[in-house]
Amino acid sequence: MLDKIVKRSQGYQPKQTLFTISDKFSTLYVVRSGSFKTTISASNGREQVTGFYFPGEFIGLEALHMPSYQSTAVALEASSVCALPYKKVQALGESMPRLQSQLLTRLSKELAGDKTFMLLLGKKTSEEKLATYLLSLSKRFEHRGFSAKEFSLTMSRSDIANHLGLAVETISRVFTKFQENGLIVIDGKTITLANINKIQALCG
Amino acid sequence: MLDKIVKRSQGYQPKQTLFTISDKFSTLYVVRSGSFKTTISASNGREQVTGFYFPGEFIGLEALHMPSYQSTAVALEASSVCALPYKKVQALGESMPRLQSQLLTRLSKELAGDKTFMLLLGKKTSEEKLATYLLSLSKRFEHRGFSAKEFSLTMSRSDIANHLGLAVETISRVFTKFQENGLIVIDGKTITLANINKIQALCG
DNA sequence: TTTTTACATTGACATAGATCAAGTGAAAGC
DNA sequence: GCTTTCACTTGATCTATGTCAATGTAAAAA
Repeated sequence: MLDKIVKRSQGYQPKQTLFTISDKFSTLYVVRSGSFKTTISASNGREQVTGFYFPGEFIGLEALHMPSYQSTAVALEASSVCALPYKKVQALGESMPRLQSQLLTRLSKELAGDKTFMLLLGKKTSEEKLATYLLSLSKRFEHRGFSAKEFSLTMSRSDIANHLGLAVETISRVFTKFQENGLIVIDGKTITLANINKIQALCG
Repeated sequence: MLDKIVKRSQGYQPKQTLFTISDKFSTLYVVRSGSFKTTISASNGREQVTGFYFPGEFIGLEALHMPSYQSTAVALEASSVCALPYKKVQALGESMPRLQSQLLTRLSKELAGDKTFMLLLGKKTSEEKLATYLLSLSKRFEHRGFSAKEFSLTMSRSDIANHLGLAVETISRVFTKFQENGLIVIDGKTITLANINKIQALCG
């Protein structure tokens, strides 16, 4: 369905910016390969990682009908995207309610996910946060046909820490603890969920 | 535009439920008068207040195209809503792209707001959190033609605390401190922002 | 009016997680 | 191949905020 408006975009290198919070909004992106993070920052420079995006996921939805993007998106590894110029999406949407409907679905799902994430940020302990995060990654990969047990953490420890509202050191310690308790096995960027049930139980 | 599908619903009493997380999704709501909060809960019973809703604002957007609601909505005071049966919204949307467009706008704005709120939950101190919250309420009221300086806190201290990821006692202490420093004046549920600039400066 | 109950404030103390500091390992640049 | 740099880990200490406890206050019930 989207084939008509997709403009294949070039690839992105690690740390390369897809868009910045001050850029004029024009294009929605769908990750084709690799991964991205989005961030927003406070006036004093502090930054919050608001999300990670993997193949098949939309980036930029929160900027729909806004003059400019509402966050900054950066590639975590060598990645590529499909670019959907929003004018075309909108024009096509006029005659294809299905397309708008698709967008609504994506938006409401991301919104629901963010509400759930508020619960994590507001109420969970460091262990619950990390357990929840790992399980959420696992489910997303499984949903797209990849292994739910073993995957690559393409984001840095400090990105994870920031996203979960913790310090890097805390993430390190909890990873170590989880490993000592046989919940996970870590080998560099690769993580194996050795006991998903126990991780599940830790989510709170 | 929406007149055709609005079904005026009866009013709601304080603490009365608009919908529960397990209810089948069928209806979008727009607050007509009063105010509501939405919450989600973790398996262990902990709860997070995910948002407050005032006249003109949509409740339930995160459940669009989902089988059931994704949160629980409760009235904070005597309130009333417009009910928009979503089937009708959708049917009408097929012939009125403008309507779908409206929904997209609302959704993306709420999404953008939630991302900003993540920054608050993840990175701000208790004082920054409360200052940011008060200013955000102020702006929302101003936007709808009410006073930006003086308004009623219809939600309890513990709702505020929960929403901001803090303990009630902390909220109490920060309110007291803000009052001692001449930033605000509190009289029961009514709050007056006595020095908006200083509050602004505290937001981080 | 009096009593009850829920909400709010204040103080004393405890702790989860931050910060500071040091060290390790591995990738990138020269 | 060496060295610089960056990401990660681990330990020691500090602190913002939570928890516990007591008291105050105002609305609802009786």
